[in-house]
Amino acid sequence: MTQTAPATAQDLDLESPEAASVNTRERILDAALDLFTEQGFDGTSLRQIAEQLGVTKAALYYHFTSKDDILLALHMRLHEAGRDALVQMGDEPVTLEQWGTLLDQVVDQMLAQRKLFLMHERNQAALEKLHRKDHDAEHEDIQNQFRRVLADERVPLRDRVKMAASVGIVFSGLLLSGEAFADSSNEELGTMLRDIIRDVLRG
Amino acid sequence: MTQTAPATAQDLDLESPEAASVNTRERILDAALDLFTEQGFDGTSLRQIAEQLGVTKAALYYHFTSKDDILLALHMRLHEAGRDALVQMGDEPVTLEQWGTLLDQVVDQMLAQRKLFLMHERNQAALEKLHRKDHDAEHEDIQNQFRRVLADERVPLRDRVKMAASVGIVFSGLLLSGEAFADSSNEELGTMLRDIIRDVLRG
DNA sequence: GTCTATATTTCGATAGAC
DNA sequence: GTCTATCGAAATATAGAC
Repeated sequence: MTQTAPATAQDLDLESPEAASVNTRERILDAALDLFTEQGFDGTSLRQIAEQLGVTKAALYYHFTSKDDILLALHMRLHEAGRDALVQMGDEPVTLEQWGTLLDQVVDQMLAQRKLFLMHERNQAALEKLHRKDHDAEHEDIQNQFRRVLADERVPLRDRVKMAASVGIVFSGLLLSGEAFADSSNEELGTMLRDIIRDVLRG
Repeated sequence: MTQTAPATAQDLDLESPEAASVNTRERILDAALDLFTEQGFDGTSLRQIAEQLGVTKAALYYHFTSKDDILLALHMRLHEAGRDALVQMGDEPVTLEQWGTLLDQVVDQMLAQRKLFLMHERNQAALEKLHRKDHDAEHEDIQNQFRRVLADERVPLRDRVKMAASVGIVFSGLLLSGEAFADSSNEELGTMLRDIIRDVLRG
């Protein structure tokens, strides 16, 4: 799996004076991402994260104020990754063409950051609880933005169902790139998924 | 939301002599299903389930041996619902036609038992941990059965991607029937989803 | 920045009366 | 079948030394 996004530990091998702590912070996030994806947020203890890094529980609290803070930082990773793909979806109704263009980018992001997407899909309950506390400034979450577009009654029902189905196809890629399709490359899968999505939106 | 499956509390209003406990057992499962779906399995305490029913924590232990046992019972609900839809998927490779016929039934089941499907999607970590303990007799889980078919290398890669994408379309219905499409009926949504799936599998 | 040690809370589970 | 009362474990989080 190739990483295209910045801000992961692998990109920061050479360290500037203060990069040691930055590196540690990212290493904590990488370990947490693994564990949260496999065992769930609530099913993972800070002790496990610390053990995987070879430090103690208390060390984590130097880099993060709470366990929720770690989850929030991972949520921000996805939010930043989606910033590019998220065009200005203003108040005008979205067309099927615009939706297709958007999802083409989301497919790429998803294949490049598979674990991050998977973590979000498998910890929706914990993320929602987090969002209830951090209701500062109406974060305008990606997921909410998607929901808002799909709920727009100015778009014909049939088109909205097509748009939702296309989203489902994107996330089927999470299932795909897991184990059943380990032999095929991301580019191959991405091309096929985009083809199917295009047919659905135009058909 | 219309319930088509048996074994929910609503179906058992008139009680036979021993139906009181049966009814309570199902009422516990209904409450747990709501809470596990909204807050997650690990994010829900037995105290919350008991409170919603107007009983105490200890009462739950008369009907279930553990918290995991409650989750397992809910998992069985889905397994029974899927028994009908699950044709004999033996060792022969599955054709696109067979897959379409199977998913037509799954769409119906999903729309009729939306919360049960949603709970499974949102608690995969807890369910996997449960399955690791209960590895008795290789339960042949529905999810594993799906994965096995999609991993069958005798089926062309392109067809397998189509089959996986179709599964994604089915589960997009979970997103759909949530709030954005509350006005449209389940039959309407089911018909549209089936149409899209058919086009994807044949296209 | 990381450690040891501990405070505090909450949860799952059990015992025994009724 | 349901209750009160409680146990023991594990978790998050903090305090303070180094």
